[in-house]
Amino acid sequence: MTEPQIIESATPDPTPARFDTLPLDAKLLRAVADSGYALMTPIQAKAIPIVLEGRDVMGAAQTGTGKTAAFSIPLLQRMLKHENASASPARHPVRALVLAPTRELADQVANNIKAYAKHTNLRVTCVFGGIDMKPQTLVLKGGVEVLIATPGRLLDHIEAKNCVLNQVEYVVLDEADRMLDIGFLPDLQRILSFLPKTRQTLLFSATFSPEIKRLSQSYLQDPVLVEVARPNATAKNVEQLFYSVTDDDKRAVVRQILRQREIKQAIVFVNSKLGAARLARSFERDGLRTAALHGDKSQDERLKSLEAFKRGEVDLLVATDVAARGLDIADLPAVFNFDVPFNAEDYVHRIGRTGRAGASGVAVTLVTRADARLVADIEKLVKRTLDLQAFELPDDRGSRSARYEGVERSDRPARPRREESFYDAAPAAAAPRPAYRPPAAPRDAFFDKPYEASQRDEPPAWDKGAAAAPRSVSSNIKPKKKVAALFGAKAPAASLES
DNA sequence: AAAAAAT
Repeated sequence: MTEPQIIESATPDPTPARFDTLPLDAKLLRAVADSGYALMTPIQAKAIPIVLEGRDVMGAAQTGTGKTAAFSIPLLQRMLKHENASASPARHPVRALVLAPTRELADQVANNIKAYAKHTNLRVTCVFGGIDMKPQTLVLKGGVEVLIATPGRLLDHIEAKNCVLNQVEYVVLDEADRMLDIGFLPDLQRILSFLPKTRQTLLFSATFSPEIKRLSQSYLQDPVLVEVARPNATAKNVEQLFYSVTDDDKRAVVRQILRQREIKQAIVFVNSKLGAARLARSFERDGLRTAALHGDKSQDERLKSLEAFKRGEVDLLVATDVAARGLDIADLPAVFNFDVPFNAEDYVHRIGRTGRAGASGVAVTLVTRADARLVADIEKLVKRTLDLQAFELPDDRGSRSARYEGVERSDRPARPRREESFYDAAPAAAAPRPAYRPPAAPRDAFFDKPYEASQRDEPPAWDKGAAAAPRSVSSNIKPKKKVAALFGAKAPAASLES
Protein backbone atom coordinates (compact mmCIF):
# COMPACT_ATOMS: atom_id res chain seq x y z
CA MET A 1 0.00 0.00 0.00
CA THR A 2 1.33 3.40 -0.92
CA GLU A 3 1.79 6.02 1.73
CA PRO A 4 -1.00 8.54 1.58
CA GLN A 5 -0.12 12.03 0.57
CA ILE A 6 -0.55 14.38 3.50
CA ILE A 7 -1.73 17.91 3.17
CA GLU A 8 -1.70 19.69 6.43
CA SER A 9 -1.97 23.17 7.75
CA ALA A 10 -1.61 24.00 11.39
CA THR A 11 -2.38 27.66 10.98
CA PRO A 12 -5.29 28.89 8.90
CA ASP A 13 -4.46 30.72 5.72
CA PRO A 14 -4.27 34.40 6.70
CA THR A 15 -6.09 35.47 3.55
CA PRO A 16 -8.91 32.99 3.13
CA ALA A 17 -9.83 32.22 -0.44
CA ARG A 18 -13.22 33.01 -1.87
CA PHE A 19 -15.53 30.31 -3.20
CA ASP A 20 -15.83 32.20 -6.47
CA THR A 21 -12.14 31.66 -7.19
CA LEU A 22 -12.87 27.94 -7.50
CA PRO A 23 -13.58 26.32 -10.86
CA LEU A 24 -17.20 25.66 -9.95
CA ASP A 25 -20.31 25.69 -12.11
CA ALA A 26 -22.20 28.98 -11.93
CA LYS A 27 -25.23 27.11 -10.56
CA LEU A 28 -23.23 25.97 -7.57
CA LEU A 29 -21.56 29.33 -7.00
CA ARG A 30 -24.97 30.96 -7.02
CA ALA A 31 -26.29 28.48 -4.44
CA VAL A 32 -23.23 28.98 -2.22
CA ALA A 33 -23.74 32.72 -2.39
CA ASP A 34 -27.43 32.23 -1.62
CA SER A 35 -26.40 30.35 1.51
CA GLY A 36 -24.49 33.45 2.59
CA TYR A 37 -20.97 32.08 2.17
CA ALA A 38 -18.24 34.00 0.39
CA LEU A 39 -15.04 32.81 2.08
CA MET A 40 -13.89 29.24 2.46
CA THR A 41 -12.89 27.79 5.80
CA PRO A 42 -9.44 26.16 5.95
CA ILE A 43 -10.79 22.62 5.55
CA GLN A 44 -12.84 23.74 2.57
CA ALA A 45 -9.90 25.54 0.95
CA LYS A 46 -7.72 22.46 1.37
CA ALA A 47 -10.18 19.70 0.59
CA ILE A 48 -12.32 21.06 -2.25
CA PRO A 49 -9.54 21.20 -4.90
CA ILE A 50 -8.49 17.65 -4.05
CA VAL A 51 -12.01 16.29 -4.21
CA LEU A 52 -12.40 18.10 -7.54
CA GLU A 53 -9.36 16.20 -8.80
CA GLY A 54 -11.22 12.99 -8.13
CA ARG A 55 -8.94 11.80 -5.35
CA ASP A 56 -10.06 9.80 -2.34
CA VAL A 57 -9.87 12.00 0.74
CA MET A 58 -9.75 11.55 4.46
CA GLY A 59 -10.60 14.95 5.88
CA ALA A 60 -10.05 15.95 9.50
CA ALA A 61 -10.92 19.35 10.89
CA GLN A 62 -12.33 20.70 14.11
CA THR A 63 -16.05 20.70 14.74
CA GLY A 64 -18.06 23.54 13.27
CA THR A 65 -15.67 24.38 10.44
CA GLY A 66 -17.82 23.43 7.47
CA LYS A 67 -16.95 19.87 6.62
CA THR A 68 -20.31 19.22 4.95
CA ALA A 69 -19.73 21.93 2.37
CA ALA A 70 -16.12 20.77 2.01
CA PHE A 71 -17.23 17.47 0.52
CA SER A 72 -20.66 18.19 -0.93
CA ILE A 73 -19.84 21.20 -3.10
CA PRO A 74 -16.97 19.57 -5.03
CA LEU A 75 -18.96 16.35 -5.18
CA LEU A 76 -21.88 18.12 -6.86
CA GLN A 77 -19.43 19.83 -9.22
CA ARG A 78 -18.04 16.48 -10.31
CA MET A 79 -21.52 15.12 -10.82
CA LEU A 80 -22.38 18.06 -13.06
CA LYS A 81 -19.20 17.72 -15.06
CA HIS A 82 -19.09 13.99 -15.44
CA GLU A 83 -22.40 12.75 -16.69
CA ASN A 84 -22.88 9.11 -16.00
CA ALA A 85 -22.62 7.85 -19.56
CA SER A 86 -23.25 4.22 -18.72
CA ALA A 87 -26.54 4.90 -17.03
CA SER A 88 -29.70 4.29 -18.93
CA PRO A 89 -32.03 7.14 -18.10
CA ALA A 90 -34.90 4.81 -17.26
CA ARG A 91 -32.97 3.17 -14.45
CA HIS A 92 -32.18 6.29 -12.47
CA PRO A 93 -29.19 4.91 -10.64
CA VAL A 94 -27.93 6.60 -7.51
CA ARG A 95 -24.67 8.35 -8.37
CA ALA A 96 -23.63 9.66 -4.95
CA LEU A 97 -24.23 8.06 -1.56
CA VAL A 98 -23.69 9.86 1.76
CA LEU A 99 -23.92 7.85 4.99
CA ALA A 100 -24.39 9.37 8.43
CA PRO A 101 -24.61 7.81 11.91
CA THR A 102 -27.86 9.39 13.14
CA ARG A 103 -31.18 10.22 11.54
CA GLU A 104 -31.08 13.88 12.51
CA LEU A 105 -27.62 14.30 11.06
CA ALA A 106 -28.61 12.57 7.82
CA ASP A 107 -31.54 14.96 7.58
CA GLN A 108 -29.36 17.99 8.22
CA VAL A 109 -26.71 16.96 5.69
CA ALA A 110 -29.44 16.30 3.13
CA ASN A 111 -30.88 19.76 3.66
CA ASN A 112 -27.44 21.33 3.16
CA ILE A 113 -26.82 19.38 -0.02
CA LYS A 114 -30.28 20.24 -1.30
CA ALA A 115 -29.47 23.91 -0.78
CA TYR A 116 -26.21 23.62 -2.74
CA ALA A 117 -27.91 21.62 -5.51
CA LYS A 118 -31.03 23.76 -5.79
CA HIS A 119 -30.14 25.36 -9.13
CA THR A 120 -29.13 22.05 -10.70
CA ASN A 121 -31.23 19.18 -11.98
CA LEU A 122 -29.67 16.75 -9.53
CA ARG A 123 -32.26 15.09 -7.34
CA VAL A 124 -31.32 14.83 -3.68
CA THR A 125 -33.17 12.77 -1.11
CA CYS A 126 -32.71 11.32 2.34
CA VAL A 127 -33.83 8.02 3.85
CA PHE A 128 -33.66 6.99 7.50
CA GLY A 129 -35.51 4.77 9.93
CA GLY A 130 -38.28 5.51 12.37
CA ILE A 131 -40.66 6.75 9.72
CA ASP A 132 -42.83 5.12 7.07
CA MET A 133 -40.85 3.51 4.26
CA LYS A 134 -43.50 4.02 1.59
CA PRO A 135 -42.99 7.72 0.83
CA GLN A 136 -39.23 7.12 0.71
CA THR A 137 -39.80 4.20 -1.65
CA LEU A 138 -41.86 6.33 -4.02
CA VAL A 139 -39.17 9.00 -4.20
CA LEU A 140 -36.39 6.43 -4.69
CA LYS A 141 -38.27 4.72 -7.49
CA GLY A 142 -38.83 8.06 -9.17
CA GLY A 143 -35.07 8.40 -9.46
CA VAL A 144 -32.48 10.04 -7.25
CA GLU A 145 -28.91 11.05 -8.07
CA VAL A 146 -27.76 11.95 -4.55
CA LEU A 147 -28.88 9.74 -1.67
CA ILE A 148 -28.22 10.52 1.98
CA ALA A 149 -29.00 7.70 4.39
CA THR A 150 -28.55 6.02 7.72
CA PRO A 151 -27.27 2.45 7.34
CA GLY A 152 -30.20 0.37 8.63
CA ARG A 153 -32.93 1.92 6.53
CA LEU A 154 -30.72 1.99 3.45
CA LEU A 155 -30.22 -1.77 3.76
CA ASP A 156 -33.99 -2.14 3.98
CA HIS A 157 -34.39 -0.24 0.72
CA ILE A 158 -31.60 -2.23 -0.90
CA GLU A 159 -33.26 -5.50 0.06
CA ALA A 160 -36.60 -4.25 -1.20
CA LYS A 161 -34.83 -3.30 -4.46
CA ASN A 162 -36.04 0.25 -4.12
CA CYS A 163 -32.75 1.72 -5.22
CA VAL A 164 -29.97 0.79 -7.59
CA LEU A 165 -26.53 1.26 -6.10
CA ASN A 166 -24.37 -0.61 -8.60
CA GLN A 167 -23.47 2.60 -10.42
CA VAL A 168 -22.55 4.74 -7.43
CA GLU A 169 -19.58 6.94 -8.34
CA TYR A 170 -19.12 8.79 -5.05
CA VAL A 171 -19.38 7.62 -1.44
CA VAL A 172 -19.08 9.85 1.60
CA LEU A 173 -18.87 8.67 5.19
CA ASP A 174 -19.79 11.60 7.37
CA GLU A 175 -18.51 11.17 10.95
CA ALA A 176 -16.37 8.51 9.37
CA ASP A 177 -14.76 7.24 12.55
CA ARG A 178 -18.21 6.52 13.98
CA MET A 179 -19.32 4.80 10.79
CA LEU A 180 -16.25 2.57 10.93
CA ASP A 181 -16.62 1.61 14.58
CA ILE A 182 -17.61 -1.82 15.64
CA GLY A 183 -21.29 -1.01 16.00
CA PHE A 184 -21.72 0.20 12.43
CA LEU A 185 -19.08 -1.77 10.60
CA PRO A 186 -21.11 -4.85 9.63
CA ASP A 187 -23.91 -2.73 8.12
CA LEU A 188 -21.38 -0.50 6.43
CA GLN A 189 -19.56 -3.43 4.90
CA ARG A 190 -22.80 -4.88 3.57
CA ILE A 191 -23.72 -1.56 1.98
CA LEU A 192 -20.27 -1.16 0.43
CA SER A 193 -20.54 -4.66 -0.99
CA PHE A 194 -23.35 -3.42 -3.24
CA LEU A 195 -21.26 -0.58 -4.66
CA PRO A 196 -18.80 -0.63 -7.56
CA LYS A 197 -15.16 -1.01 -6.54
CA THR A 198 -14.18 1.89 -8.75
CA ARG A 199 -15.49 5.03 -7.15
CA GLN A 200 -14.39 8.10 -5.26
CA THR A 201 -14.57 7.70 -1.49
CA LEU A 202 -14.50 10.54 1.02
CA LEU A 203 -14.21 10.21 4.80
CA PHE A 204 -14.77 13.20 7.04
CA SER A 205 -14.72 13.68 10.81
CA ALA A 206 -13.31 15.83 13.59
CA THR A 207 -11.82 12.79 15.27
CA PHE A 208 -9.73 10.00 13.82
CA SER A 209 -7.93 7.59 16.09
CA PRO A 210 -4.79 5.97 14.71
CA GLU A 211 -6.65 2.67 14.64
CA ILE A 212 -9.48 4.10 12.55
CA LYS A 213 -7.02 5.80 10.23
CA ARG A 214 -5.39 2.47 9.64
CA LEU A 215 -8.67 0.64 9.24
CA SER A 216 -10.03 3.19 6.80
CA GLN A 217 -7.15 2.60 4.40
CA SER A 218 -8.84 -0.58 3.22
CA TYR A 219 -11.75 1.53 1.96
CA LEU A 220 -9.69 4.18 0.21
CA GLN A 221 -7.58 4.16 -2.95
CA ASP A 222 -4.43 6.24 -2.98
CA PRO A 223 -5.99 8.66 -0.48
CA VAL A 224 -4.99 12.17 0.42
CA LEU A 225 -5.13 13.00 4.10
CA VAL A 226 -6.34 16.56 4.55
CA GLU A 227 -5.80 17.69 8.08
CA VAL A 228 -6.46 21.14 9.43
CA ALA A 229 -4.84 21.52 12.82
CA ARG A 230 -4.10 18.61 15.05
CA PRO A 231 -6.50 15.69 14.79
CA ASN A 232 -8.95 15.39 17.69
CA ALA A 233 -8.40 19.05 18.50
CA THR A 234 -11.21 20.95 20.17
CA ALA A 235 -12.21 24.33 18.82
CA LYS A 236 -10.14 27.14 20.33
CA ASN A 237 -13.17 29.33 20.84
CA VAL A 238 -14.83 26.96 23.31
CA GLU A 239 -14.05 27.60 26.97
CA GLN A 240 -13.76 24.23 28.70
CA LEU A 241 -14.60 23.99 32.40
CA PHE A 242 -14.38 20.92 34.60
CA TYR A 243 -16.06 20.89 38.00
CA SER A 244 -15.78 18.19 40.60
CA VAL A 245 -19.24 17.48 41.97
CA THR A 246 -21.29 14.75 43.55
CA ASP A 247 -24.11 13.05 41.70
CA ASP A 248 -26.65 14.61 44.07
CA ASP A 249 -25.41 18.12 43.34
CA LYS A 250 -25.28 17.88 39.57
CA ARG A 251 -28.69 19.34 38.79
CA ALA A 252 -28.29 22.24 41.20
CA VAL A 253 -24.85 22.95 39.75
CA VAL A 254 -26.28 23.16 36.25
CA ARG A 255 -29.01 25.53 37.40
CA GLN A 256 -26.50 27.66 39.26
CA ILE A 257 -24.20 27.96 36.25
CA LEU A 258 -27.12 28.78 33.96
CA ARG A 259 -28.13 31.65 36.22
CA GLN A 260 -24.67 32.87 37.03
CA ARG A 261 -23.44 32.99 33.47
CA GLU A 262 -26.87 33.98 32.16
CA ILE A 263 -26.82 31.11 29.72
CA LYS A 264 -30.05 31.19 27.79
CA GLN A 265 -29.71 27.94 25.91
CA ALA A 266 -27.72 24.76 26.33
CA ILE A 267 -27.54 21.09 25.44
CA VAL A 268 -27.18 18.87 28.49
CA PHE A 269 -25.59 15.57 27.56
CA VAL A 270 -26.18 12.43 29.61
CA ASN A 271 -25.03 8.88 29.06
CA SER A 272 -28.34 7.02 29.07
CA LYS A 273 -31.76 7.35 27.50
CA LEU A 274 -33.53 6.87 30.82
CA GLY A 275 -31.27 9.44 32.43
CA ALA A 276 -32.13 11.89 29.68
CA ALA A 277 -35.86 11.40 30.16
CA ARG A 278 -35.62 11.82 33.94
CA LEU A 279 -33.33 14.81 33.87
CA ALA A 280 -35.53 16.54 31.31
CA ARG A 281 -38.54 16.12 33.60
CA SER A 282 -36.54 17.49 36.51
CA PHE A 283 -35.51 20.65 34.68
CA GLU A 284 -39.04 21.05 33.42
CA ARG A 285 -40.26 21.06 37.05
CA ASP A 286 -37.67 23.74 37.80
CA GLY A 287 -39.38 26.01 35.33
CA LEU A 288 -36.91 25.58 32.49
CA ARG A 289 -38.36 24.98 29.08
CA THR A 290 -36.87 21.59 28.35
CA ALA A 291 -36.99 19.01 25.59
CA ALA A 292 -35.45 15.57 25.50
CA LEU A 293 -33.72 13.92 22.57
CA HIS A 294 -32.82 10.24 22.72
CA GLY A 295 -33.36 6.96 20.95
CA ASP A 296 -36.37 5.87 23.00
CA LYS A 297 -38.45 8.71 21.63
CA SER A 298 -40.44 8.38 18.45
CA GLN A 299 -38.84 9.88 15.40
CA ASP A 300 -41.60 12.45 15.32
CA GLU A 301 -40.82 13.51 18.89
CA ARG A 302 -37.09 13.57 18.15
CA LEU A 303 -37.47 15.93 15.22
CA LYS A 304 -39.93 18.09 17.16
CA SER A 305 -37.57 18.40 20.14
CA LEU A 306 -34.68 19.40 17.92
CA GLU A 307 -36.73 21.88 15.91
CA ALA A 308 -38.19 23.49 19.03
CA PHE A 309 -34.67 23.86 20.40
CA LYS A 310 -33.35 25.33 17.17
CA ARG A 311 -36.22 27.81 17.07
CA GLY A 312 -35.39 28.88 20.62
CA GLU A 313 -38.70 27.73 22.03
CA VAL A 314 -36.83 25.51 24.43
CA ASP A 315 -34.02 26.48 26.83
CA LEU A 316 -32.49 23.09 27.48
CA LEU A 317 -32.11 20.09 25.26
CA VAL A 318 -31.34 17.05 27.37
CA ALA A 319 -29.81 14.53 25.03
CA THR A 320 -27.87 11.32 24.73
CA ASP A 321 -25.00 10.99 22.29
CA VAL A 322 -27.54 10.82 19.49
CA ALA A 323 -27.01 14.60 19.48
CA ALA A 324 -23.25 14.49 20.00
CA ARG A 325 -22.14 14.58 16.41
CA GLY A 326 -22.54 16.94 13.55
CA LEU A 327 -25.73 18.75 14.53
CA ASP A 328 -25.47 22.39 13.61
CA ILE A 329 -27.35 24.60 16.03
CA ALA A 330 -26.64 28.23 15.32
CA ASP A 331 -25.23 30.34 18.15
CA LEU A 332 -25.59 27.71 20.85
CA PRO A 333 -23.81 29.33 23.82
CA ALA A 334 -23.22 26.32 26.06
CA VAL A 335 -22.92 22.58 26.37
CA PHE A 336 -23.04 20.65 29.63
CA ASN A 337 -21.64 17.20 30.08
CA PHE A 338 -23.94 16.18 32.92
CA ASP A 339 -22.27 12.79 32.61
CA VAL A 340 -18.70 12.47 31.38
CA PRO A 341 -18.91 10.67 28.02
CA PHE A 342 -17.69 7.09 27.87
CA ASN A 343 -15.64 7.77 24.76
CA ALA A 344 -13.14 10.59 24.75
CA GLU A 345 -13.92 11.20 21.06
CA ASP A 346 -17.51 11.92 21.99
CA TYR A 347 -16.32 14.64 24.35
CA VAL A 348 -14.76 16.44 21.38
CA HIS A 349 -17.95 16.05 19.36
CA ARG A 350 -20.33 17.02 22.18
CA ILE A 351 -18.58 20.27 22.98
CA GLY A 352 -18.38 20.93 19.26
CA ARG A 353 -22.12 21.70 19.27
CA THR A 354 -21.11 25.11 20.66
CA GLY A 355 -18.53 27.52 19.29
CA ARG A 356 -19.52 26.80 15.71
CA ALA A 357 -18.51 28.92 12.75
CA GLY A 358 -16.17 30.99 14.86
CA ALA A 359 -18.70 31.86 17.59
CA SER A 360 -17.65 31.53 21.21
CA GLY A 361 -19.07 28.97 23.58
CA VAL A 362 -18.63 27.34 26.94
CA ALA A 363 -18.49 23.63 27.71
CA VAL A 364 -19.02 22.57 31.32
CA THR A 365 -18.21 19.02 32.34
CA LEU A 366 -19.40 17.70 35.69
CA VAL A 367 -16.95 15.20 37.10
CA THR A 368 -17.61 12.78 39.95
CA ARG A 369 -14.93 10.69 41.53
CA ALA A 370 -16.07 7.71 39.52
CA ASP A 371 -15.09 9.53 36.32
CA ALA A 372 -11.33 9.71 36.87
CA ARG A 373 -10.45 7.33 34.08
CA LEU A 374 -12.75 8.99 31.59
CA VAL A 375 -11.33 12.42 32.33
CA ALA A 376 -7.81 11.07 31.94
CA ASP A 377 -8.80 9.64 28.56
CA ILE A 378 -10.12 13.02 27.44
CA GLU A 379 -6.97 14.73 28.65
CA LYS A 380 -4.85 12.34 26.65
CA LEU A 381 -6.96 12.64 23.52
CA VAL A 382 -7.12 16.42 23.38
CA LYS A 383 -3.53 16.70 24.57
CA ARG A 384 -4.43 19.33 27.12
CA THR A 385 -4.15 19.52 30.87
CA LEU A 386 -7.64 19.85 32.24
CA ASP A 387 -8.14 22.10 35.22
CA LEU A 388 -10.58 20.39 37.55
CA GLN A 389 -12.14 22.84 39.99
CA ALA A 390 -14.29 22.28 43.03
CA PHE A 391 -17.80 23.66 42.77
CA GLU A 392 -19.43 25.11 45.87
CA LEU A 393 -23.17 25.52 45.81
CA PRO A 394 -24.83 28.25 47.85
CA ASP A 395 -26.09 26.96 51.20
CA ASP A 396 -29.74 26.90 50.32
CA ARG A 397 -29.25 24.81 47.19
CA GLY A 398 -31.94 26.90 45.64
CA SER A 399 -34.15 24.02 44.76
CA ARG A 400 -36.93 21.95 46.10
CA SER A 401 -35.84 18.91 44.22
CA ALA A 402 -32.47 18.98 45.92
CA ARG A 403 -34.02 19.35 49.34
CA TYR A 404 -36.43 16.48 48.78
CA GLU A 405 -33.84 14.22 47.24
CA GLY A 406 -34.45 10.69 48.37
CA VAL A 407 -37.96 11.38 49.58
CA GLU A 408 -40.68 9.24 48.08
CA ARG A 409 -42.41 11.06 45.27
CA SER A 410 -45.84 10.74 46.91
CA ASP A 411 -44.54 12.33 50.09
CA ARG A 412 -43.38 15.48 48.37
CA PRO A 413 -45.52 18.54 48.73
CA ALA A 414 -47.33 19.51 45.56
CA ARG A 415 -45.11 21.71 43.49
CA PRO A 416 -46.55 25.13 42.81
CA ARG A 417 -46.53 26.11 39.17
CA ARG A 418 -43.97 28.80 38.60
CA GLU A 419 -45.22 31.99 37.09
CA GLU A 420 -41.95 33.84 36.75
CA SER A 421 -39.27 32.63 34.42
CA PHE A 422 -36.51 30.40 35.71
CA TYR A 423 -33.96 33.15 35.44
CA ASP A 424 -36.05 35.82 37.20
CA ALA A 425 -37.09 33.51 39.99
CA ALA A 426 -33.56 32.81 41.10
CA PRO A 427 -33.97 31.72 44.72
CA ALA A 428 -30.29 32.27 45.40
CA ALA A 429 -30.48 35.84 44.20
CA ALA A 430 -30.82 37.13 47.75
CA ALA A 431 -27.44 35.79 48.64
CA PRO A 432 -24.99 36.88 45.98
CA ARG A 433 -21.84 34.93 46.48
CA PRO A 434 -19.31 33.26 44.29
CA ALA A 435 -20.64 30.07 42.79
CA TYR A 436 -17.46 28.18 43.34
CA ARG A 437 -14.21 28.58 45.19
CA PRO A 438 -10.98 28.08 43.38
CA PRO A 439 -9.48 24.71 44.20
CA ALA A 440 -7.73 26.13 47.27
CA ALA A 441 -9.72 23.79 49.48
CA PRO A 442 -10.07 20.57 47.55
CA ARG A 443 -12.63 18.14 48.85
CA ASP A 444 -10.20 15.30 49.23
CA ALA A 445 -6.93 13.99 47.98
CA PHE A 446 -8.56 12.52 44.91
CA PHE A 447 -9.35 15.93 43.51
CA ASP A 448 -6.11 17.38 44.80
CA LYS A 449 -3.75 15.82 42.35
CA PRO A 450 -3.88 16.36 38.62
CA TYR A 451 -5.15 13.52 36.52
CA GLU A 452 -2.67 11.49 34.59
CA ALA A 453 -3.49 9.05 31.91
CA SER A 454 -1.37 6.50 33.69
CA GLN A 455 -3.01 7.07 37.03
CA ARG A 456 -4.96 3.98 37.88
CA ASP A 457 -7.35 3.60 40.73
CA GLU A 458 -8.67 0.27 41.76
CA PRO A 459 -10.38 -0.88 38.57
CA PRO A 460 -14.15 -0.79 38.87
CA ALA A 461 -15.97 -4.11 38.96
CA TRP A 462 -17.03 -3.83 35.34
CA ASP A 463 -13.47 -3.40 34.15
CA LYS A 464 -11.55 -6.06 36.07
CA GLY A 465 -10.56 -7.92 32.93
CA ALA A 466 -9.03 -4.87 31.34
CA ALA A 467 -6.93 -3.95 34.35
CA ALA A 468 -3.73 -5.51 33.04
CA ALA A 469 -3.56 -3.63 29.77
CA PRO A 470 -3.54 0.15 29.50
CA ARG A 471 -6.84 1.39 28.24
CA SER A 472 -6.89 2.48 24.64
CA VAL A 473 -7.58 6.15 24.14
CA SER A 474 -9.91 5.24 21.36
CA SER A 475 -12.45 3.31 23.30
CA ASN A 476 -14.66 3.09 20.23
CA ILE A 477 -12.67 0.22 18.95
CA LYS A 478 -11.38 -1.22 22.21
CA PRO A 479 -11.95 -4.81 21.19
CA LYS A 480 -9.10 -4.95 18.71
CA LYS A 481 -9.65 -8.65 18.33
CA LYS A 482 -13.12 -8.12 16.94
CA VAL A 483 -11.90 -5.60 14.39
CA ALA A 484 -9.11 -7.94 13.34
CA ALA A 485 -11.58 -10.80 13.03
CA LEU A 486 -13.72 -8.79 10.64
CA PHE A 487 -10.78 -8.20 8.41
CA GLY A 488 -9.19 -11.59 8.72
CA ALA A 489 -5.43 -11.72 8.31
CA LYS A 490 -5.21 -8.86 5.85
CA ALA A 491 -5.63 -6.03 8.28
CA PRO A 492 -4.05 -3.05 6.56
CA ALA A 493 -0.56 -2.32 7.74
CA ALA A 494 -0.08 1.12 6.26
CA SER A 495 -0.22 3.86 8.80
CA LEU A 496 -0.94 7.51 8.35
CA GLU A 497 1.24 8.28 11.32
CA SER A 498 4.67 9.09 10.04
C1' DA B 1 -21.08 1.36 32.06
C1' DA B 2 -24.09 3.29 26.79
C1' DA B 3 -25.93 4.91 22.47
C1' DA B 4 -26.73 4.58 17.77
C1' DA B 5 -28.75 2.17 13.52
C1' DA B 6 -34.19 -1.80 10.93
C1' DT B 7 -38.81 -3.70 12.79
